[in-house]
Amino acid sequence: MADGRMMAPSSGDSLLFLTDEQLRQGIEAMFFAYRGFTADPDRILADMAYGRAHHRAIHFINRAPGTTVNNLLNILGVTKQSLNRVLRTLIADGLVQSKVGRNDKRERHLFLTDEGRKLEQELSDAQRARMRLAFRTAGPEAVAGFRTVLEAMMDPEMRQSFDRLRESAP
Amino acid sequence: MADGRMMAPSSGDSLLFLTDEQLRQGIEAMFFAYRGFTADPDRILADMAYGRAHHRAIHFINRAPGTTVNNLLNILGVTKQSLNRVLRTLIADGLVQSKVGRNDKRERHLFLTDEGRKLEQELSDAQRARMRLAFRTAGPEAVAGFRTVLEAMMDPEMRQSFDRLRESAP
DNA sequence: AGTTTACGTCAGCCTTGTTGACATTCCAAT
DNA sequence: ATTGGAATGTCAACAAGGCTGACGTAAACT
Repeated sequence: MADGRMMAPSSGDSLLFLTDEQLRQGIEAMFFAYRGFTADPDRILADMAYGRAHHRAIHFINRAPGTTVNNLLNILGVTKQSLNRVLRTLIADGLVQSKVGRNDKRERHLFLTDEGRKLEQELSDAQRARMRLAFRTAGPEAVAGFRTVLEAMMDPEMRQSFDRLRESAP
Repeated sequence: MADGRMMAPSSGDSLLFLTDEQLRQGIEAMFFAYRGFTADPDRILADMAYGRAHHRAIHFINRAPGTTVNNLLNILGVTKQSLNRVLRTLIADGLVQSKVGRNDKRERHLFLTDEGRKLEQELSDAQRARMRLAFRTAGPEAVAGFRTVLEAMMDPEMRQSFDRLRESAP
């Protein structure tokens, strides 16, 4: 543990990016960047009775329309009670529609209503605007590196979810 | 807004990384990666009576020993009441020491105790291990891009805090 | 027929964020 | 020297959004 400092600085030097100090800067970059990442949608949601949890649900229902509750549970990594509280309000407010499964009637398939899609657009427009600016500023090679590191940072199961979503809309 | 889809696909093509779909994948990558990023410290903290807020405080006190409460407030972006609750428990448990300022006795300067440094080590070792693996897997160029995009994603004030911390320990 | 799966719900708890009000201490400027 | 304002601490109340545990229903599987 903490072997970065113990490494002889002369060993490789192309491994400079693996020193404890570089790693710590990466950690802090993640912290500060994530704040920016969520700031814009948070501002929009603050006015309504919704929070980040609603945003996440709306995002992934939009991304994979007709997804089941269980599937959403796995993607979001929360308990069904926690998700249910969010879904209940979204359904009650007419942003999400829940349809009983045709083959398996135990399942509920989730869809955004027109109103739900409207809010999703508003939220993701804001979030994409920041991402677009960051991407444009950094350039395509940086973006590729960004993606590579983030994928390597995920838990394997998360990586699977990520890949599955990517396949569904290439 | 949402101009990515409207762009003629043939316009540039080196701008392929700015399509709405690419931006959305970036957004989802941030979401899933941040989960991984916090997973290991969270697991350690779950056993104790501490949470992510304690981890953040400990991290930045370790990073900038002697920092004032106000300074920490700006870095963490929470209210003083929220931070105070966390600091109170950390001080009571003997992980953090608060010293009255010499020049300005209104200020409290914060330091980790030996025990606090021990916990900080344990937490950051876990977090660095994941970051190191991700960095090593992705390679130095990817890491550079990762850093570039994250910095471009920060709010300007966060960017300042980030840079200031970087200068303090180059 | 019995078991498992998918989902919903009630109740209660914890962390971590918020606002508002108020006290204290002390620097700095008038 | 007094006063205004800044930095800090604290009390109270509240909300979002996690969690566990228990229970119920309906459908599907074996």
